[in-house]
Amino acid sequence: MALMSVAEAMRAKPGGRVKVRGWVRTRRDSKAGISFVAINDGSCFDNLQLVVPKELANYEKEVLHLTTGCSLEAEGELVASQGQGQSVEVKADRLTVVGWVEDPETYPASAKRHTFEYLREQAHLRVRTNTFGAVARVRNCLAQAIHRFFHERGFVWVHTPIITASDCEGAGAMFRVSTLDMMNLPRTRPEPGKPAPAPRPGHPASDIDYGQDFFGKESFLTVSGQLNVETYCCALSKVYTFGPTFRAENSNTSRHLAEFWMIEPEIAFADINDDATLAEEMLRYLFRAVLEERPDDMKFFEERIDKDAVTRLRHIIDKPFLRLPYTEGVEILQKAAKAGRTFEFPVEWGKDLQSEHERYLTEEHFKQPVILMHYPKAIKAFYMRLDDGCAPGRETVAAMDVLVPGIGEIIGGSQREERLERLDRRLDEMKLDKAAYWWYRDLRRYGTVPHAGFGLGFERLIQFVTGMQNIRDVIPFPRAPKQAEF
RNA sequence: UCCCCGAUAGCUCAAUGGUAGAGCGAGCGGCUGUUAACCGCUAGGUUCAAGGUUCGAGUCCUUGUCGGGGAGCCA
Repeated sequence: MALMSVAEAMRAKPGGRVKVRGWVRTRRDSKAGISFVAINDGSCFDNLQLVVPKELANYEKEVLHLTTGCSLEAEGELVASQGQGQSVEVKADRLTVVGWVEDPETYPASAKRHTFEYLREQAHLRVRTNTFGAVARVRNCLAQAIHRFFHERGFVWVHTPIITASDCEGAGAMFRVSTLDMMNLPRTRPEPGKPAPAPRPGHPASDIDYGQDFFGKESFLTVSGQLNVETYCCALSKVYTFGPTFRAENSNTSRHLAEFWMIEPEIAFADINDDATLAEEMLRYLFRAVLEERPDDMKFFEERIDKDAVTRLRHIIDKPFLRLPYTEGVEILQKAAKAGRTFEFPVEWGKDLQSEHERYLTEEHFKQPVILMHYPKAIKAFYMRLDDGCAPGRETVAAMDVLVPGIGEIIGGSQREERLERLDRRLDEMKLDKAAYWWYRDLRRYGTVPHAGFGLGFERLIQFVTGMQNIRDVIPFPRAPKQAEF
């Protein structure tokens, strides 16, 4: 007898004997002397219907008391279903209850609709619901497809460190990593005659002796693998990272997490246009993969979560992304404002675009993904390459943001400044300590090469694909301010 | 962190400052190759916490906690 997953049983030809295992979703009894028990084992979206006759020895005592959430194992013949709603079912001649639900009244994933807010507080059980099971499978499908996409193109997956002591990643507040005794912090002795060093921004106490800490210096959880992966890029040519990332920002939005996963490819001998092309091809590859591999889950998202979930992806697969210089984006927005479209914040060249501006461009004006490129250098990071031939006062850098309807920024990337003297000038302008970037600068001293890369927020990608509105519902155990229960 | 809204049965929500209710879920029964089943009955409450106003607070006020929407930071 074949032990089958629910997915395998659904695909199998009726006739043979099977053994299946799973958790009860619903039980319906018929006085014709049978019960219908729908079980799910996570292998696919659909449930498998067990038809259980009253002749089974444990029918009265056990089968009739099965409730949502009970785990069981059953054997029987796989047959074509007599009812509507499923093609095959299992005519059970043995059913063994593996685990009972001790109190069906309070079982948090009971057979009724629950809000996502409530289920978030039951994160250990919410994956037993239709929605979160589907999210989990789509998330896995996308992760596998990302590795496949890069592997097929000769990219090397680089495991950049989670812990970093460099403090020069420059992408927001960081979580400190320390083994120092917080109740008894070692202090540096001020040098005689010299005042204590001034506290640095984001560093409350300046006289803590991090020399005694585990790494001998201040250390943090990474906010980006980019700087590290650039080093591997400048040797292996095509690389990417895919791992967790941490931001200690006090962000309370449906698009931010304190711990999230990010994909950061980096390509050598490449410019910003190559970068944008890579981003576009990658997204298209991923959308195609999820439609092919998870049609069951995507159908659910389309029916119950977001009616555009599938058509949106189809549309993108067929059509090239729009590429637009920041300057032209500003002109479009200003024209719209003049024509009567009201924005809370004014649009002005040189200022970063607000969420409402990005959304207008991608959701209203173009109604499709837009790659905005060449942003003013003043609003972008030090490592982004200064564009050649800029008008005075209108210097831009080779940055790009991929904006998509509903989410906004899903990808941020740039061509990196490969010219040492320009990089140094930028470090000086932004008052950054060149010495701290010594190994990053070395890349520009020894065989420098134009290169570019981007960061794709994995959870934002899942949001876009599934139509799930809150980012906390597309990661198994969300980490956000005041939220780390599980 | 800022602005707005919210917290009442297991869940989703009602309740003019005056006896806390419904739907779903759950339990029991009826009916049925059922499948968002249907019909009947039953149980189920420290109204988020602390303080205040009042003869009387789920309701009004203050503070706090947590949640949601929006903004900022970004992916």
